[in-house]
Amino acid sequence: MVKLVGHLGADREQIAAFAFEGDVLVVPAHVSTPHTLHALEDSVVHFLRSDDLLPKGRPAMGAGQLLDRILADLGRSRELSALLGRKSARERICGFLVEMEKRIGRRENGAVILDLPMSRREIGDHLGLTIETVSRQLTDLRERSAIATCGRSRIDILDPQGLRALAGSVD
Amino acid sequence: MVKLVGHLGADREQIAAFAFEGDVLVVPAHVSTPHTLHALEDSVVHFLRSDDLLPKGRPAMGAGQLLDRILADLGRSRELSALLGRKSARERICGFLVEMEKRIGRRENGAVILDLPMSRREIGDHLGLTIETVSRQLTDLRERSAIATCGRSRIDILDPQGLRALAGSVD
DNA sequence: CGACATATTGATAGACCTCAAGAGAAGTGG
DNA sequence: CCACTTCTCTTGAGGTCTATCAATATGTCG
Repeated sequence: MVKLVGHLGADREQIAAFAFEGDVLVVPAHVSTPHTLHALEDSVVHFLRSDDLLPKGRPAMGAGQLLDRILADLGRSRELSALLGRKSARERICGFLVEMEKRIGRRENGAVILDLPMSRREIGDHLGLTIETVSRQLTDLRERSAIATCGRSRIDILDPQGLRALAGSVD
Repeated sequence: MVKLVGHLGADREQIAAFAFEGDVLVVPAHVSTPHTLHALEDSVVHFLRSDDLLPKGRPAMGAGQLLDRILADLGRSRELSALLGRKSARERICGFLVEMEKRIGRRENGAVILDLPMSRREIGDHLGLTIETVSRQLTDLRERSAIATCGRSRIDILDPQGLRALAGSVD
């Protein structure tokens, strides 16, 4: 039996999964939470690189790329588990904003503009928080001038670096 | 943009993931938290059945089975996210015990015996709880006669059905 | 402009964490 | 086999963060 551990720094750990005989465990790479594998008892583990899982000469958007994206999905899921298991409301909101910045942010003279297609409720349901807590955290960040808000769906990230620091990740 | 929602009953929802253009999203099946997909804005979504991802005539333990197990890993990760995002300490511990029962439980005249290879700290790090909370919850369950403990690693599940109810899942 | 949904703000309560002490289990060496 | 040490687990008291409940404000759309 082995455990897959995500490291959040400062002795904070999130065990993403336990694996038993016969299980396949995907160790995420290229995520902001470093992961390591530890045996809890004598174990035999076979390692495969995801690169080696499928044929080399890849057709454009073939099975290989599909597998890559499935593994990316799994990586985000691990990241979410670490966030939900070990982070404060402040860190969750900042982590969420940082991820949204990476995925749908538009640069515009210094700031990064986010047009969020989801409501506060949906943000809360994603981060394991209530809408009130989401709202209060955004207010705090606004008062710290880390972000600015405009209407319901637009958030301008004024201090991306500060946000990353508040997100409490390692990277 | 679409959202993948896990339903925990009683209006509790965990949004497992948001997906943007080009993303692949795995919708878990055969997990205890039912998941549904919702569009947040006009979207075009292509659906693939995991069965159709790889060649039919499967060699024993070939690529097809490997993919199945990767998807199983992802399913457990989604389940963990729902647990971490929306469940109380009591529900987390019971959910954990139910999963361990399924994976390493031995039946023995009525009860189910668990020899847990992990420490309280590791259970806590998995469930997003402190060791103290884990310990207190186990004490409560012992006092309710849902479980019995013997030494550090052995837990006997006396009331599997009651445990499932306390786990707060839908299935 | 008016009506409704969504978001913000405030007051309170509760679940879980933190800190601290003690009990129990497991290993070591005589 | 029994001290002795060490680590893990349990139990208790108090504090903190977030949820809950309630009211108000703001945004959106007809």
